[in-house]
Amino acid sequence: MVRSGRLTPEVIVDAALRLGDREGAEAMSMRRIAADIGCDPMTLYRHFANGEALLDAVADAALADARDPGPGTPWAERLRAVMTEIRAAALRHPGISAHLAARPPLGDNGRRLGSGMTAALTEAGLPPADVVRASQALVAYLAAALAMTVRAGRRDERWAQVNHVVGGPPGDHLFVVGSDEQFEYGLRLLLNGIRVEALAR
Amino acid sequence: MVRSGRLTPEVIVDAALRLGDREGAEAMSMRRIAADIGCDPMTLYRHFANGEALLDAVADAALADARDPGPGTPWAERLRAVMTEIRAAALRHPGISAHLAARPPLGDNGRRLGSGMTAALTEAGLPPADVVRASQALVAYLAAALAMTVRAGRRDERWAQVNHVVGGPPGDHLFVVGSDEQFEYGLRLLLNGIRVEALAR
DNA sequence: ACCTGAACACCGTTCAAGT
DNA sequence: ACCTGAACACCGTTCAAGT
Repeated sequence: MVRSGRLTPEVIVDAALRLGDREGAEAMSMRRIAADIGCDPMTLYRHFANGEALLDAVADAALADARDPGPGTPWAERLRAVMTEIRAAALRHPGISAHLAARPPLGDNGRRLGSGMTAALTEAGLPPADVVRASQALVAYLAAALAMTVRAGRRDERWAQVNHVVGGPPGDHLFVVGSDEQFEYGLRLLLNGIRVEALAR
Repeated sequence: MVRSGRLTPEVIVDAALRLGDREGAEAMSMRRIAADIGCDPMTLYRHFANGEALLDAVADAALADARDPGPGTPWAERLRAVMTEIRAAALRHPGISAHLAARPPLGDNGRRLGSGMTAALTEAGLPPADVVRASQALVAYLAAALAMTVRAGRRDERWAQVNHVVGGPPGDHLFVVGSDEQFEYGLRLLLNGIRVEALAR
């Protein structure tokens, strides 16, 4: 109910991000965001084409403090770092993390981190076409692994049942779904695979 | 508006799947499914706890004709086949494919295909704990790659912009996002990575 | 006891009426 | 011209009233 002097996209995005952190993803409707800011729901449409565009902007804002170690770092370590940073930043903002997982962000921060990944893959020695393919594979894996973590965090019972699909002793891998360790294992598989591709050249 | 003699979960799931194929994901609301069948919306709740449970059942039904080549096939080829079959089956049912991508199915078909993957990974020589980790990494990748394809199929302009994030010549990889070829490249990376893990034992 | 549909508490977005 | 809020066309689900 804080009515600020002048409403800008930045103010709206910031308020929405905080609201989501506080009250969860289901609080991030156009009506509730507007109510939180203290404006008419329609006012939001003067700054964003629709609700999805607003959430895309919020998702990108959540990545503001995800860092790229930069060109000084060896390519595999840099990729690992960027992916881990993105996942951690997303999990720091539980309200928007599911949206972020469902739709890789296309704002300034997404671009910044994406080009860090591209640079690392180029340094690995992949040809340009494979840099694109590998990059998308990494983004795909990151998105899905993040979605798993978000759902596991909500203690969605269904994800526990993934164990049943996978098979094996149930108590054993209950903690695995969406865990940091699970994320890192899949990431290692991908980095191993990229190394094999690069060496095959 | 076909009022069948007796309503069973199977009849509901089948009607919902066909409705989704015909009119898309947004047609698969409880109200519209009920209207299509010709029953009261509330009748659906006598067979399913809620809308999500119904969609989970529909998602599993969409996998009915995805096949596992079975133990005769070498492990890497078997994994490739099962993953490709799941993706193809999902894409044959565009109404439910997004739901399928967002939440790996936990019904009979999901279990059947999942245990095929587990068997293949065991045959590859991974220790049991890694079989689970690798399996979840594969499922995560499949889900996200499928989500990409679904969005690309809807010609979501935002996905075209992923190119912008990735960088490089734009026209070049417009076709790559969500393509069969892109899917197979990431899958190859993962299988390469699994091979490396297995050999390291 | 079982079934049903009216009602509740929401959505995103359009659009006409106000300033 | 700009802004706003009433209205439209939906949701999922509850629950009280009917059979």
